Amino acid sequence: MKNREIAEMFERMADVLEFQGEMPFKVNAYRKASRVLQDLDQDIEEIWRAGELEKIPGIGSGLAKKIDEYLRTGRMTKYEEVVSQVPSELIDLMQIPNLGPKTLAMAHKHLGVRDLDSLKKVIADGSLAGLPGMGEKKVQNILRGIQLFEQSQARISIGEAYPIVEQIIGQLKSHPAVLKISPAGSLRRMKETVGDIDILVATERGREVIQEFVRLPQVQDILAAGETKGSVLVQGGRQVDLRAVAPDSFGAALQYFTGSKAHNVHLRDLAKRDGLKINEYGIFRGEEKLGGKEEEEIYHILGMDWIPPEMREDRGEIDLALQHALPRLITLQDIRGDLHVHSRYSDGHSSIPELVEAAKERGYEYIGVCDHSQSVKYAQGLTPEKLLEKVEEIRRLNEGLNGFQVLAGAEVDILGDGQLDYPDEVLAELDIVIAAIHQGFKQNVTERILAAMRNPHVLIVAHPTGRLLSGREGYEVDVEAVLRGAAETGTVLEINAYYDRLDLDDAHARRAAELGVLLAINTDAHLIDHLKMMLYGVGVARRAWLSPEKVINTWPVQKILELRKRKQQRLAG
DNA sequence: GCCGTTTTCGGCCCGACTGTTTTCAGTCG
Repeated sequence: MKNREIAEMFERMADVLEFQGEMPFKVNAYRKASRVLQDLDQDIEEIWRAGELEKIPGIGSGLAKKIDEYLRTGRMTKYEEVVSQVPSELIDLMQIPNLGPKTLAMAHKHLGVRDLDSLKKVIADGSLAGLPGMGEKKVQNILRGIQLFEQSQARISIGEAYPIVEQIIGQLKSHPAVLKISPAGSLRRMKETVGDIDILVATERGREVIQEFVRLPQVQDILAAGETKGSVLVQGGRQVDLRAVAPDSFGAALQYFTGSKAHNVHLRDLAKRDGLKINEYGIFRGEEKLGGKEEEEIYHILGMDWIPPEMREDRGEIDLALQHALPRLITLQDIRGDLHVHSRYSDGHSSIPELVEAAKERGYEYIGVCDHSQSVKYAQGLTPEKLLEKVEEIRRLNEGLNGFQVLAGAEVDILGDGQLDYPDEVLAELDIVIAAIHQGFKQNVTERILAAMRNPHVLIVAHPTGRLLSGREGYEVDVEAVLRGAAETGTVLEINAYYDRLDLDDAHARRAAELGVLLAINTDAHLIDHLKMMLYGVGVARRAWLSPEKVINTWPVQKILELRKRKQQRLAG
């Protein structure tokens, strides 16, 4: 897949062109194309071979030509030309908050700034503050931006951001002036990573609520505290923005601040064609306000159904909403069990009865206890003998559980040669077999996974790409081939809900569903507390537009067990 | 650079905030 590669080239070109003062609309065209390519769930090379590049929204003849050149020759002349005009360290500085292309260009032109060090120098010696339109305060803001930049304001996983928001909302919602409170931004859209954290409040007394907010005990630094917006840093230097709006505008503001930007731009464009205007205060015809108190009003007045936040990426959801044809997305309440959790038998921290209790508390009907297999020494993988002991314990336990069922399983390793870490006769004793790669990330991974999927006992492949959001790249694997293999063999693919994995991601999960592959959302919990991460996996599934029937752990347990039988018959026949 | 039952040319989302200004530019979301 060259999608990301090309997207990054266009993004870089946009940065350089913007720095050079190119027309904003051209710059935006590159940015939009970059985003569309990143979100594309299909391989750009396939589209290219079909001669359909220009059918991608945001790709016209000019960009199609550049993509074509790149895919044919491995080079993009225009990219090389543009990028070579400006030192790359200089363009990197555009990531610094409060330092935009204009200021940077001016500092470059008049003061010779070309990288972070020279920027710091002209701040320290006061020459930056002496430029026209600059002053001490602007420079101080840039300095603070540099600090944020340096402590790497990288996006954080939703699993880190969500608890921060939950805590703040818990603290503020009982305040008498707070009428409504909701997360907004990419967090509300359940994006796998979150930049800034946005929270929205409906109130008549904004200043008071924002004062309360900036005085919360976890606040480490106050960046702004006005009547409509408060901005603070909490643990780990994470920025949280709280916006206060009047109750009459809460729906419009929530819509606006939830984004995505691309979704909103598209929506406003539609509104404009109907002679309407949308802003964060409401939806208007001329001076007349037609709505804005509830988010639904915005969508209904535009003639469409309300769109779940997770779908708001301008990937076709607006057309579906206009046709009243949005899918019924899976919800957390649809989940009947977690098929991949670890117990104390391997590297988990809980006994099986403890896991059962926790699963029951969550309203589950079943749980799949899948510990590591023998060759995963660092995780205390089970020998076949120990595994069979575990199966015995589970069988005994199930007799007293009236209704609830523990599935005896294993997360069996796919070895270097594509063989599984237990013989088939051991796998046959289990209710559920999940295959996974834990070693040899660069070693024929695609072939090994395909081989594992051909084993009739293997129902699920766990975390199919192996990526970690905290940094690990993932296996060298041809994802499209794995998705097709899953479709052919009737193997289920996992959406691993553990916050650092979220693997498959939303684009791959959507592609899988298109190919007819079934999915399972599992937490891979090693602690009781991890079970709640199911929420993030469901978020990925909703971003992939999945309805409950596509996800096997919304099914009754019997149907899951039958699925394995069906796969065995299919491979035998 | 993209795009079109308003247009193949002339549009391209919209507003707040900040700091620097005396009417506005830059940045952000």
